[in-house]
Amino acid sequence: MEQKIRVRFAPSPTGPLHMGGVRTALFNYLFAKKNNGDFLLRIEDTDQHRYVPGAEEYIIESLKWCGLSPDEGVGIGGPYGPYRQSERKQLYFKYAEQLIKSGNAYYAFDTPEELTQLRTKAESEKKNFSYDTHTRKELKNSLTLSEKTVNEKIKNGEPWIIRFKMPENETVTEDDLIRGTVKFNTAQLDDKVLYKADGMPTYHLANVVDDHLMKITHVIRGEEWLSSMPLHILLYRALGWEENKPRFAHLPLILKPVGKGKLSKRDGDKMGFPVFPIEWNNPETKENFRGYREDGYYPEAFINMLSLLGWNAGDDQELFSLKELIEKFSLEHVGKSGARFNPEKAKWFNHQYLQKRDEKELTENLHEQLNQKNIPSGNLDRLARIVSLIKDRCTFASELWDNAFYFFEAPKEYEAKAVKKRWKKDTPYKIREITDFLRGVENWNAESMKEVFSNFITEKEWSFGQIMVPLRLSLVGSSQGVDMFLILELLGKEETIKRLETAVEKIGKQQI
RNA sequence: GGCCCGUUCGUCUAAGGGUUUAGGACGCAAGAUUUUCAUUCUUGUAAUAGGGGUUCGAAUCCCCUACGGGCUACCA
Repeated sequence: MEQKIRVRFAPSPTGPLHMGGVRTALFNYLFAKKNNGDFLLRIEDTDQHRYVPGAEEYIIESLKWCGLSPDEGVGIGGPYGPYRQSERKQLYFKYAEQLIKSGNAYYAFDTPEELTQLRTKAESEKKNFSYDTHTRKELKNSLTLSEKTVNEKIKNGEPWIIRFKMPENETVTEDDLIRGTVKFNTAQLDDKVLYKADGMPTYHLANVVDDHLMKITHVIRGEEWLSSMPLHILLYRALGWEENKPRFAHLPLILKPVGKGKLSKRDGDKMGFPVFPIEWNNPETKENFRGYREDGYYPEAFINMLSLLGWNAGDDQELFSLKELIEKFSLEHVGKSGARFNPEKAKWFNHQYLQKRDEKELTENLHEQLNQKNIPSGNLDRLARIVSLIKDRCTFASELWDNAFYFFEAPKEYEAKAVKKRWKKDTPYKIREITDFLRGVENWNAESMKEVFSNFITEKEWSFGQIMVPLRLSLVGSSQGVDMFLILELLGKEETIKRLETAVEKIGKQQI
């Protein structure tokens, strides 16, 4: 029987989840669902200093908003818990100890200060210090010290850590599911810390132990982890788990829209787009970061946009529901190179999704906006009609009002530029004539009005161009809006005439 | 600096050695429609980083160079 596919999203609660993290979660989710597997959420909180209160809740809420619900993990539970590494603390030491016994790791007593000093010194000589196969022979550790000394030090309560003993000269080869064969030589690698002086494992140890214990079959993570893949491979081997170690897939990074480097949390403020799924208020620094949710994006649009950052279906399709993404997702179609994020396209996606939205919902959105402004929304059928007319002009539901205001409010002022250009000396006369004409119109609906109005204009030998803009200006206040006759119809005779009269009076004054 | 990864229109990407005058989408531009604005539609714009190989044939395979990115903590 085939092994059940199990993947995990394993963020660290050091702050809000950034859209790159969401994409990693998404790809993991898609891969799991595509293969009828499990998607787990594990919180990697092995660094006590970097823990940020609220970050974990933020992560859970973000995934929820995106519709990426884990099958197992923090907040859900499951047979392989706990899923918070801090709660698994006591579990890791025995594996570290096992590595020492098998000769794959060792105790080290060098203090952080000593190591910093070595690094600074190396730097001043334009070299690089690394704790590796060469330097470990001259440092304070259980490889250089006698067993007796080591035991004494530990007994005396001296701080110690455990490091991985990197093989001296070996080529580690691994077949990355996205990148193909990747090779490393251990001579270039350093002896990474596996177990810290505070009694916590480092990411490296914890993630290997947990992935094994939780029966993870595929590790899908960002490219920033590619360099530590050989360490992890070697750890699986040293722990005797090589047979069923997971496969690896390293995702390309998401890059800044302009400039160099990967997308960072500051880019959003600088360029006016969110980099976080939902708003984040840092409890410590009081900093505030906007989110896609609060900016009015639909989660479906956000997810769709993210899915295409580094992945494609192999054809020209660009709009996918989550269900379709699950059907079509494949790691083979994940690209290797970094993807530059394009905020304009993100908006385009939202526009697409807004058009597909149920009009009832959009009508309700506009209804709420009117309520908030204490503006009577009037007849609900009329409201629905308005929404159907203006929705294609909206990228966000919040723009409903911006495109519908003139149906509810008479203009308070008139766009100066358009007035200057189109409001001629004889315009007030013409508008008055039109007003009188409209008073006599009986069939107050757009279609028939268009006809009779056209006849009227033709009879008068006026040009449409000279009439339509001033008319629009009078009713809307600017040269925007839906079809003129639809505006007339929806405004109703009384309101239309009132606005025309007001305009003739006010624009005359405005011009002086 | 060292190690690793990458490089097709401005951006996201397709083309899995011959189906390619390199396709789609966003953006941008023009035109049409709406006598406005927006939408929509049509058309256009624009790319295989450079140099060597391999091959009858290379965007595709190999090498070098350049450029970009990641990692290089008792962070994840």
